[in-house]
Amino acid sequence: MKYYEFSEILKKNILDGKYLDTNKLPTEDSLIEQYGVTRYCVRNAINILIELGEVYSVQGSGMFIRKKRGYGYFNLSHTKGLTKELEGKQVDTIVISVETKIADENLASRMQCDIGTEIYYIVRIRNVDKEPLSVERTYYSKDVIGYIDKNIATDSLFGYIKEGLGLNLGLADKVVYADKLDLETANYLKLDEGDPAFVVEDDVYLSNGVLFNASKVYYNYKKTKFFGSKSVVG
Amino acid sequence: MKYYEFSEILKKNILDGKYLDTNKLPTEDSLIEQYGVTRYCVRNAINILIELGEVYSVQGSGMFIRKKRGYGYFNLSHTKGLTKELEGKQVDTIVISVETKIADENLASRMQCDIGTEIYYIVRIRNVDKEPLSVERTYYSKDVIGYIDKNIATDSLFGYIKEGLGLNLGLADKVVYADKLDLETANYLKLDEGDPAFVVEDDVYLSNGVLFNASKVYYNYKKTKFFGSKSVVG
DNA sequence: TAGTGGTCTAGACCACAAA
DNA sequence: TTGTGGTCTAGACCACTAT
Repeated sequence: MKYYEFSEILKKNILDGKYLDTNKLPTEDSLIEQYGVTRYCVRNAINILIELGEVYSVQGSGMFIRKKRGYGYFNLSHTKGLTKELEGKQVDTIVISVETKIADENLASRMQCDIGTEIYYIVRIRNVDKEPLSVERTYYSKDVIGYIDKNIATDSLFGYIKEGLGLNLGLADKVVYADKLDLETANYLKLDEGDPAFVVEDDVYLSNGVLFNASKVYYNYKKTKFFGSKSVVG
Repeated sequence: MKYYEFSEILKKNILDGKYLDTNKLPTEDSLIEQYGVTRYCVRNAINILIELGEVYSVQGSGMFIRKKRGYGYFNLSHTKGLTKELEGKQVDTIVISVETKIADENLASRMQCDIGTEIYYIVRIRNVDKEPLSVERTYYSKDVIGYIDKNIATDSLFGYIKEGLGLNLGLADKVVYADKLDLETANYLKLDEGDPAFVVEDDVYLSNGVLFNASKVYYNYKKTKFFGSKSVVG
């Protein structure tokens, strides 16, 4: 069994409350025995869970399950959009516009492409339970993605890249900061101009190093907190 | 050689420009040979560098060195304060106040301790090149830390916990979001009330599960961006 | 002292990128 | 096809927690 697969099993067990009595995972040895996997598999699977913030481990003591955060907290490590974090909520994507732009000097620099390259520019709003959560402005390289229309833009294009085009995603570069909302974005979010925004910039590269997606997402600061956790070393 | 130690060597090599010709690390096999380490050591060391955002790897192709970010970008994964990110800058810590509080219901809940427990409350400003970068409000469990005065509070207390008290740090829980500045914090940062703030909340636990440090840091939104990166899986 | 997670060894084979 | 990183095996010993 691949370790990613095993991490999914453990994740499901946790969600199903299988370990509620102790709030701990079984020991590594007993996982090895129960599931007939090797220690390599166990430890890699658990590293995934640690990165996801599901568990933490203490040498000599065990692997502890962390309490789940409520709605409004998003995992900073997730690169595949919010949909997974919002299970049980009604999530709607409203495509405001899909345009084709010709890269000028600025945009070419931003998208790390030649001047004159065609670039898609898409503006979307994410509603959760009918209320706006975020505004996304995304550039896609037309060379990579081919054709986009308003219907395609409603879904995430990541799956399409992989299955449809057979391309592999590589690195996702993330920058986050706070900024003041401009009037247009504020209106989309039903906030006021000058209010704070939590901004997430994402640059996604293919495994061959080509940047194919650069996005800037403005979140409603009243509705979103992001979390992560780390073992403290040293 | 321990893999952490090896990661420090590689980090130094990168900083010294040793791989500038190719912008890649040597292959795993050649690192094994050059340094007389095992593949286990190499791969673990490189995982550290990947988490730090120093390199990324592409299966079949190699391990690539990422371009360094300039000043004003902070690594979200770092749990040990800003000092390391600000080498070359003049960093001053100004301790505004050190108080002892008796935990009421709210504070006891925040610090996960009993009502009536003594808690230190410290307010500090971090200046970089004489200009305020952040305001930190930190609670320390007096049960854990013992005695703090204004001089001690100027330094980071993490080293003291480890070396002085022989305690091991465990988990650091981080929550980030945007918020509006209150008047007092705005004044410290030389910004206006209601301006955005990038807020980082950190809860640091000992390895025995005791929360000993809960902090809330308000960053000047004009001066700080935070970064992280991930390989995109699946 | 017993039990648990962390580090390490010395291999083998698989999957992908680039020529 | 070659070279590269990713996955995997089957162990051994170390370091820490808790009793």
